[in-house]
Amino acid sequence: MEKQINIKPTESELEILQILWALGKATVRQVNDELSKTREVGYTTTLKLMQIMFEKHLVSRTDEGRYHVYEAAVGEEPTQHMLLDKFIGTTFRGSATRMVMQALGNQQVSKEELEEIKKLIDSIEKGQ
Amino acid sequence: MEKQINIKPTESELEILQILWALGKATVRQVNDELSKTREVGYTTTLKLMQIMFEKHLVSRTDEGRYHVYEAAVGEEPTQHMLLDKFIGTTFRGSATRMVMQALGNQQVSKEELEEIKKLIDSIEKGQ
DNA sequence: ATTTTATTACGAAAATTTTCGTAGATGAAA
DNA sequence: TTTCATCTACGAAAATTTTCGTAATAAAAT
Repeated sequence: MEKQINIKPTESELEILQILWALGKATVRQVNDELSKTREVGYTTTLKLMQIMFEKHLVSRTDEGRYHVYEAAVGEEPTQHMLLDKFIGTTFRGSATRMVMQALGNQQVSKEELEEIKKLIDSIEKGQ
Repeated sequence: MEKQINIKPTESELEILQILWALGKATVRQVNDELSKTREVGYTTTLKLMQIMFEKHLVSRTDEGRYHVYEAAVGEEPTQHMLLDKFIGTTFRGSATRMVMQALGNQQVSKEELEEIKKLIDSIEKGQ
């Protein structure tokens, strides 16, 4: 049974989710430190975002002493899945194939990864 | 030499670009009719969006009699490419492979399409 | 005990995106 | 010619997202 993967996170929220998925649990301070590596962002900005995400149930939190310790409340895979579906719909008119072909053509993908993908295709073909 | 594919269109703008890519040239009225098939949207809303897109050079337009006839000023492929790069970056932490594997696993992709992708992989492997 | 530091809550400002009302112009219909 | 319908331009309202200032609180340091 999966959590509510209906709510589409905003771009900033997704950034924070990424960090939480990587760290597991984290305080606002930790998340803000991570964010600060890429761009300048005020502590209270991050705090506010995470409070909003808490209200939206995108993250959960527990009181630990006097801090809040946050954790992603939505899974990485289901979220990626949802975003991928939406993205394929809006950008590639629903054609996963077209997108995959562009991705393989455009991006740097190693020989090993290409082999991995071929294996996946084979197993899908066997399965269906 | 490619057009300015730096500007990221908003969601609504992308919707309109899709329509223009499909129709080639179109008046605001035509675009609005297309949009109205999916969701309710006022004529002036569409008009305003397209005017903004004109200022951003996302679309071009020509006076034809007393109308404006619009056309996409950015190509479909380069735009998709740019959006795909950004998307892979934000949602899949830069790993095209992870995204492709999810897409193939999650989406409905026919046997023919899978074969097509395998062929593409083969040709990439030969090429590099 | 007092000061300093770090945290949260709250609210509102700023920025961006989306929507729409109104006015003016032009051609078509009556 | 007058009316009607359609289109554009403009500006501003509404909605959403992002940013941050201020105050309150509590622990830690002096």
